[in-house]
Amino acid sequence: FDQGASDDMGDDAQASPETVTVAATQYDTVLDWPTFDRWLARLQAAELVAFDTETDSLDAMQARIVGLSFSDQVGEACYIPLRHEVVDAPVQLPLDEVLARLKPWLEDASRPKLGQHIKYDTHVLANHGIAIRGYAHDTMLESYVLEAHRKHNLGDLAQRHVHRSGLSYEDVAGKGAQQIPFAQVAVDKAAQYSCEDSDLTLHVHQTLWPRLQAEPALRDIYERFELPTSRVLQRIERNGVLIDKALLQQQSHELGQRIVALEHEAHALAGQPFNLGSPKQIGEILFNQLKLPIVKKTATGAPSTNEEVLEKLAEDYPLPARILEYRGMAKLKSTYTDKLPLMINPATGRVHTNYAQAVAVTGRLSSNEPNLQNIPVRTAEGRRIREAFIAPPGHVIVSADYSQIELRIMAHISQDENLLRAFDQGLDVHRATASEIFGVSPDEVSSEQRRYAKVINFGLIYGMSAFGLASNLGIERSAAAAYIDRYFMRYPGVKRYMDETRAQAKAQGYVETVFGRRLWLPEINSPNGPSRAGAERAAINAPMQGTAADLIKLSMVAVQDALDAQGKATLMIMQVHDELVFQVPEAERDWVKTEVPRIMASVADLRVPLLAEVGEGLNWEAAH
DNA sequence: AGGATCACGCACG
DNA sequence: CACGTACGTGATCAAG
Repeated sequence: FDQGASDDMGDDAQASPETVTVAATQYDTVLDWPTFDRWLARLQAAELVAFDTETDSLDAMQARIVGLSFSDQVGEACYIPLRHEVVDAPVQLPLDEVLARLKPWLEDASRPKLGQHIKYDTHVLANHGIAIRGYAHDTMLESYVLEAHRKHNLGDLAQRHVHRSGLSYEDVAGKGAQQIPFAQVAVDKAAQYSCEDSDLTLHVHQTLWPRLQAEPALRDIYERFELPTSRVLQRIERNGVLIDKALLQQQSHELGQRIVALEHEAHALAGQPFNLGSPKQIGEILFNQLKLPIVKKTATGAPSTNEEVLEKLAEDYPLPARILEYRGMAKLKSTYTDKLPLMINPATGRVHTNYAQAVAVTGRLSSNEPNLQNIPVRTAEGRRIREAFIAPPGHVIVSADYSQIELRIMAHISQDENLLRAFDQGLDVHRATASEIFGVSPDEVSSEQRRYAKVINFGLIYGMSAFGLASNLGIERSAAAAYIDRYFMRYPGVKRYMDETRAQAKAQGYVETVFGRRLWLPEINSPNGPSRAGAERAAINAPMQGTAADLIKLSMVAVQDALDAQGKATLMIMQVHDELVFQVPEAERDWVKTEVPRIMASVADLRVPLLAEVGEGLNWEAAH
């Protein structure tokens, strides 16, 4: 979306009469103890302090402090350089002693602190043995709750909300291959950069926090969902997950052999060598050399070689099947079996993902470096990778996941009597849907009819069109439209929900989750037909996906609280949208398997029962 | 030459 | 061209 200056019309800083103008900033570089003592006294007296760490790595688990900055008043800040190693760097205060003297304040929960993306700084301090407490606010999360669809990095927030800009990281450290470690940045430049970050964080907070306070539902999402989730995520990330490196390496070896064999077969079938990893070269071979029919084209007009196309061609020709098999093997090897062993942290022997809390516009988390939310599960071949997510000796892996969470939420929101009844009675919901659509008793539903109903139920969650359903089921659009009509006749509450949600989105530009999280749809009134239609589908989906995200955030916080209250040694180690995964000492297995699903089912009282299912095993695959 | 970005494909819920 | 993500490889762009 537009990041330009013209994009910030009507935001609070322009509209507000009490916009602060920062004429001049007063930034200190702390190089001696008297100056340090003066600032420490200020921090101890301040009602709220913005705080930022400068480090030598973006990897939060490995980063070491290079310097610290604090701001207790807009326009004023200090920077404490600690490990700058540039040639003519000044003599700096000793890191260990500075941290030792700051530690009581940092760990004092009654001294409120503020940051931009505090999960990162929490890790950094933990790397130095400091357990920060009293993190009262996070500007990134404030922004995310107010405007999930926009950007949340500090530079953009400062520009948008207080019309200020500071040095960018690239300004001080360079970019690309020329980039230098922060420790090699000149101290005065680093001081300017870091002081600005703390100062701007405080300034942005002073505009965003009043806006949250003025919207009780959003303030609740921020205080009761996002802030506590941030703390739980930091612990999950730090716990990490144990990976069987040797098993993955063995799988890589086997996959490598199968890939080579498939390459030979494919080249023989093509009559020439080509790169099976290149859709362009595959297209050249299939459609120009071998004259296979073009099934469909990509967005840029090139003949598509995607899975659906190759499956179709594989009905009549041998080569597409080899390419499909190659792609499956190559995906597993390059993305998972080769990559995961490289991601093991040498200090902990475990893999520590990063959960992004302010990326997904629906309120979901995302996971990166590595992404642990897309580990294969749908094929037997892929599931072998889950066997490498293991419990250490004396422990088991326990997985607990919400059953049919989004359909349950659809029943709750729509209040459709028929759907509510199905969940109340504990029915197989796809079978119940098939029974309604096809007009047969539940016992008479064929597996084919149930499969259709399942696709329709998924489609409803995605805001389906007759076109989308038709292409998914491989039927005529008119037939798909007839199924949708039948569905809405049997579930009129769902129909009403869809219509009302679309209308609400158009009228106010956003929709809401059950808990009041606001999901903005900038394209909902676009003159561009396809993008408007896309926004309408997103509007249907967002309350369900977003409410599910809200529920599991509540669960994560409640389960962690229970573990802490009971003094359990069980570790929460992963979240996969509707699933929580734990590393559990054998002695705690029964407690976890009973209590975790109970907590997950009771975090909210909806018009449908919530159900969480639990499994255990020596690895993640076995725990399902 | 090679870093940055796009295109495509595909893993998950 | 169903909603939401992350990321791998190959192809292309275009600065100096």
